Amino acid sequence: MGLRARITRPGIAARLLAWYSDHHRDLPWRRTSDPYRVWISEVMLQQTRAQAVIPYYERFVAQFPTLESLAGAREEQALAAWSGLGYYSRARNLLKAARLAVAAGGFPSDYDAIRGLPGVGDYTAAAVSSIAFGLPCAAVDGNALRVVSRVKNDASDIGSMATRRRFAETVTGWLDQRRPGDFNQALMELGATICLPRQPLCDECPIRDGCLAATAGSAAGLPVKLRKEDPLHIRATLFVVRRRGRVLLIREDSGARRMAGFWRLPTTEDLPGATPRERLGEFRHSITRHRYLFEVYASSGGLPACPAPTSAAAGACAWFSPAELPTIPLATTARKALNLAGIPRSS
DNA sequence: AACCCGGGGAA
DNA sequence: TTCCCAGGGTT
Repeated sequence: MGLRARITRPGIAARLLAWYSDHHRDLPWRRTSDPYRVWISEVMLQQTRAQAVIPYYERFVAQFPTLESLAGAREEQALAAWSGLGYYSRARNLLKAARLAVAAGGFPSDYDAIRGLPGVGDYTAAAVSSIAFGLPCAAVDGNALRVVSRVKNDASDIGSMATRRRFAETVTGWLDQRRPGDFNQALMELGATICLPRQPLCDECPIRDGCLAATAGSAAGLPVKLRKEDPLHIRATLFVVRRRGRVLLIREDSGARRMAGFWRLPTTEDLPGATPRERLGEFRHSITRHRYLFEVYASSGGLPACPAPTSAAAGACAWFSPAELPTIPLATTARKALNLAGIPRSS
């Protein structure tokens, strides 16, 4: 075994780690090993690119520097800090988890306890366990699945659980037991910067020698993901109603399936009697499978102070000044429409 | 296993 | 425009 190790090239892990130490991005959450901050960053990074996370992470940890400070926050505060980042159940679960952890005596330090926190699945539990606590857990995200599919030149559908399980076992086989956190980050960094989805930069790849897809020339077509559904196109109208320097917003009901508790602009459904004064413009907005085309109209006068909601799902309404907008959970559609109306949300 | 959830940046 | 991103929860 010693002889074999001497005459063979370095393994996947060694090559990844050597490459990572020279080429990794300087991201803010890589400057700490505080489990709380590692956890915050990993939740924010769920389905969200690193570059998009950076400003949110900086603001969030400035506002909630410790687990205890987050546990003591109101949900509105956490949602306001998350506003614009999307997948808002992440913020709700973050708050629940913080309170559970504080009640249990602090942030958990073993995999099963971390995995048991709301909003923490297999990936996030492995990432936090390895990065913050040095535990030998393979963190298998979309990047890792892509790298494995190419290294193995495996065209199995990564939407299937069987494929994911098999690919995860491959990563576990590669995992560096002594530096699991760096290994996991190195593999993801490779996927994020070299092993790109459409046009992989194989010439710059540290593990090209061991990559069957690079040899076969099939890398750009991997991984295979079968499912795709037709999007729904929807048109809607939003009203910007101003009164004494304030704008009218509607609060999505707490039990709503989407955007519960968030403030949005009124629609024709909310204000059936509204008379559009001026067309301010239009914008497109995608929510999961829905593709909206919003038309934005200014409307003024002739409205009750706080019109009774007409739809069963509608919640409260209120008037807000521009300065108050950063302190509430504001829907991104409202932010876009208010920009058209010349009422930027000062962030 | 299928479906749902936001939003943005890159190609 | 399309794709998909350091995914997780619910049914």
